[in-house]
Amino acid sequence: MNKTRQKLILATERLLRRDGLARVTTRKIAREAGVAEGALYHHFGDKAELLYAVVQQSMGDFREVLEILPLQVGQRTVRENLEHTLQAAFDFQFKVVPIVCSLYADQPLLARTREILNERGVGPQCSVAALAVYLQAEQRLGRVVADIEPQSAARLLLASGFHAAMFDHFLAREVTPAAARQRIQETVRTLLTGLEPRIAVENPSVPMTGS
Amino acid sequence: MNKTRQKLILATERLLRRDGLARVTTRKIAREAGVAEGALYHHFGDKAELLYAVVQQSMGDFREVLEILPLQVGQRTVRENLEHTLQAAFDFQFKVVPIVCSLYADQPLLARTREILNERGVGPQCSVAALAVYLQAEQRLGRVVADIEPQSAARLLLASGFHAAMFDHFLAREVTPAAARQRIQETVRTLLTGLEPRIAVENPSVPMTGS
Amino acid sequence: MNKTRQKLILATERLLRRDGLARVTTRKIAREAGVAEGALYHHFGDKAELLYAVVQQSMGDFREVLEILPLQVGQRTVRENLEHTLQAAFDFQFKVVPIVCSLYADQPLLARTREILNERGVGPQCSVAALAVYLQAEQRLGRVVADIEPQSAARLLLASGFHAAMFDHFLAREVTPAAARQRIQETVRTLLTGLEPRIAVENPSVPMTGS
Amino acid sequence: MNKTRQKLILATERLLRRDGLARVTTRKIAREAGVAEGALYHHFGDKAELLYAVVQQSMGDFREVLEILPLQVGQRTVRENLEHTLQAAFDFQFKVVPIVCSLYADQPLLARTREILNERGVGPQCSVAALAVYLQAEQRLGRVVADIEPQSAARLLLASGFHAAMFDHFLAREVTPAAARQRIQETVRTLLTGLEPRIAVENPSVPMTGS
DNA sequence: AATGAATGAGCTTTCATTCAT
DNA sequence: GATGAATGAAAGCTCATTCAT
Repeated sequence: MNKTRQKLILATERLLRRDGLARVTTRKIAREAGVAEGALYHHFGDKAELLYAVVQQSMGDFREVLEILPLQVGQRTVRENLEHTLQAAFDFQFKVVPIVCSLYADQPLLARTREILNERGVGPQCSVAALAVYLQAEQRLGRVVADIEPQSAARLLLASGFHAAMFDHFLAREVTPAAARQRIQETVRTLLTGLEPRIAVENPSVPMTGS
Repeated sequence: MNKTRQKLILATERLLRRDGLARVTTRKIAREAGVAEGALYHHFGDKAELLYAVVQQSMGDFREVLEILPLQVGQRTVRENLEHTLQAAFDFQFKVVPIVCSLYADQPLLARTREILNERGVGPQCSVAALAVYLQAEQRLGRVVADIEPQSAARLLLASGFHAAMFDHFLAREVTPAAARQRIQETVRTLLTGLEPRIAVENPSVPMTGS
Repeated sequence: MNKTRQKLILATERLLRRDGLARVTTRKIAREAGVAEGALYHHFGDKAELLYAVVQQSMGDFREVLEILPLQVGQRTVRENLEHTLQAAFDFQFKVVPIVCSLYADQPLLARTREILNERGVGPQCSVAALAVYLQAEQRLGRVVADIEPQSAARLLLASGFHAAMFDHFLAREVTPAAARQRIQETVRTLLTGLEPRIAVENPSVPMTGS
Repeated sequence: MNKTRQKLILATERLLRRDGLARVTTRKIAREAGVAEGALYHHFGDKAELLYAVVQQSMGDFREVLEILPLQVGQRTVRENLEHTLQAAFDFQFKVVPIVCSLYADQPLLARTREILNERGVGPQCSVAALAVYLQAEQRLGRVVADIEPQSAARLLLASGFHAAMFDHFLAREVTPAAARQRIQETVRTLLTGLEPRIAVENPSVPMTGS
């Protein structure tokens, strides 16, 4: 049901990755989707709305992961929870880089986007906040050290994913899921460990990394 | 020297920063540079070549940020060195965000940029690598724990700066130097500390975090 | 009777009046009529046929304004009869200005309208002719000077009404009935008086203006 | 010089008369003018500005006639002056009917036009005012009766011209200059004479009609 | 070298019309 | 008869590029 709409979203995402927003025309989208150009305007008010739908859809899994994050507090290990979250984040970020970055190629469009996101109370700060809330909860359980700023940690983790996605697009290389996974594991491990020479607590009341 | 050529490059850079790639037309460039539209084609084969010239120039100082880094190994504290480096990186990143991101709106242009940067032996991987080399050296001195991946840590730090720069542009807000400085300090502290509950070594052979 | 057909015609007339022909789309018509877009094509061959139907209907009362006129010959005063006629004409003219003028944006549509009006034996020439016939009759009674062209006088009067209606629409101002009335009175008085310096006849056989 | 601009204006006027504004596209104008579509946008900001230029140009003669009207006061005969003025007015009105009427097919466009004209302090009321001022001056000289409203007379005369122009367009007939001239003469004579039975003054101090 | 008018392909968007349900 | 998603031609307008001066 609503096949045409789906075809348009998928075609747009494909072209965005391949050519970049500046080269993606409504004509090309319609052809790639195998529908008439006018159909695009039946399902979306304009090109911008179609792009917004692509973002929404790409967000899909990631949003769910963020929503259930509060339920993971105290469950499994912090490491596993962060890895799982970053995995979903990266999938979203990789899809969304060609759109998000393109906004910066058009200041007025960027401004309009800011307003739209503000109105709906969404935006990049939300995922950071959700992750920070999770870390804070783990701090209370003693599974995360008390003397770090959860906000900073959340920013570091998500920024690293976005940066990696931009880098992969820059190299125009297909990232194998395995490689992405390993990068995420290393990132999480590095942040968990920290750079300062220290000695781990001998008997943390709650097991920390894996069972 | 070639005055018109320089005027065109500078005008383009200014417009790129102010309006974004999508809003920069040859007409606007010519007007901003104070020359005729046709003159552009005396000095550059086409618009793309002019853009390449701008990208080359803008990316030029990528290096400088990191050239001093090797000299800091073992000097002052790791914390201070990282903060200082991130400060310089952020200034640069904030400046280039509108240009770098604009490239992602146009795959062919992005590909061409990759080649330019490769030829000149610069690019995002270089700064990460330089920072990683520094961290590795500090690992040898015992000022950074041995069991983390320097590459990962470097990526985390630089990604955080770029992400912050994008965010500041998105909000179109003036960031006070003080606020930027505090953000960087928190970020560095978080990464130095790490999230895992641990006990710091009692007598690190080399003092770790400032006096 | 055919309900959908009537709903379409009425909706079109309303929209024509409110937005003007250029802004009236089949989609808007369908929505305004509360039917599906496709339904329009069950009742009319195409959009143009629907418009013809509206024009036919709108122009319908053109007649009525002037049918009563022959009965007024020799009654009351010429001034009163003209004022009364112009008042009725203006009400009609004000109503049809948006429709009539819209036709001039589309020659083929205007041509088709000409044919419709010809078939029905109505049209702008009819009202002029009817008024001219009235004036001619008054000439025979000596209530109007013999040496003017009734046709010219009729044209002047009706043109003035249409022009005023266009002007009121242009200013998008509500004309109070009182203001419209005064404008008409002045117009009639001016035409009755004439511009040439003259001396009124001393004893016109028939009283001329008012009691 | 500025040949292209002239070609565009003339082509637009020709097409407007033949097809009506709704059928006149920038593509057709460019083809009719024998230039590229883009050239239109070199010389005019948009389609509306081109139309405005057509109006301005059509106004040409008429404006001059209006401007020298004050100098005609007391010269020749009132009849001749009015005929000459109406002749110029009609030429203008005939050219401008397809544009002016088309505005009524698009309410927002009509509103925007109103604002533009207001800003520039021009508009239909100006020609009426100019003619009224002339008539008032002639009233002072006794060449026009004192007890009529000059405004009303001016409106009658100009409305009659516009109405005639609309009518000629409605019939899509070429009006011979001779026919137009005769119509104007009749109109002027009718208004000069007035409808009320009267006796002309025996020795007007200033000769009234012809030498 | 420099100019800027001219070009024309291509953009986003609209809309009368069709047709399977 | 009625529906409304789909069509695709065509609209106004932009802009990189050319070329006579």
